[in-house]
Amino acid sequence: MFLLDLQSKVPIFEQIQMQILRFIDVGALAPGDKLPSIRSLAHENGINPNTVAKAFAELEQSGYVYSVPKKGYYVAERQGEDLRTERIMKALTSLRDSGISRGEIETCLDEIYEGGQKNV
Amino acid sequence: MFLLDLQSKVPIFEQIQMQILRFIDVGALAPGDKLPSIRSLAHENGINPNTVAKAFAELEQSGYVYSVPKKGYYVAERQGEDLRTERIMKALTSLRDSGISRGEIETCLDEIYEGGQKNV
DNA sequence: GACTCTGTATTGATTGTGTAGTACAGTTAG
DNA sequence: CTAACTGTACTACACAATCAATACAGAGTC
Repeated sequence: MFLLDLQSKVPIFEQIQMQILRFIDVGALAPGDKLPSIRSLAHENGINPNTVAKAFAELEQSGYVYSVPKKGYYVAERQGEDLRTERIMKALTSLRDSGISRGEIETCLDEIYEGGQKNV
Repeated sequence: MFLLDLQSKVPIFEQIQMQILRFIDVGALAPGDKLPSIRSLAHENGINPNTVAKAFAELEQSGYVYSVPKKGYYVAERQGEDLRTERIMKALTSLRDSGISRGEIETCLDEIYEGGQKNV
């Protein structure tokens, strides 16, 4: 189910987070669904439960999932606009503070939301 | 000339980079201008030359400045569209890959480029 | 109640990053 | 040539981040 690169420079817990978020995005995980258990996910991928727990804990703090102690983690009901917006705002504010104009961003938007190149 | 917070969580070398970039932005440093020397900048701020060197080296790799060995660092002639664009593309591609639509980004753009709040 | 599942907390090893200390080497002005 | 500048390279240390090992405690099922 999960595809982790343990050799990657990207932290394992971050890879887990991204995959969970993607599953939620495509609907593979719907609000209310139970996430795979920390232990099973850790065992399947040969990593430590603690690492998975950290990934889940951060997702919870970000509001994407919630935890029922001793039972499991579940996809939050509303992980919608508020949180996504916060992420976008953070990225765009950083660009603006670097002295980048709105026009420049718009130009790049055109390019990105038309073709579909990806980055590593 | 420089204003560094040695207690900040933000790395010193990064603070230097940001200030250099801002000076370039507002025209206080024009293309061809010589940057303050590594040693003088280090001494004035009570930090190590190595830290300044790291800041300059990264700015050089990013193309904002260039180095003339044993002479000094100079503001690059073209630190314009190409590099800024690259930065923007990276940020926006990341957002898109998280499943965020163009519309959502546009909405945030409206908000950001009107008022002027900053983040820490 | 016993067994097996679940999340949680504590601790420690390892690695990477940021910074300093210091020495080296070329450039330039006198 | 000499002296005072310049950038550069090498080493070392403090600190935080990442992850693993392990133990603990409640929930569910039989």
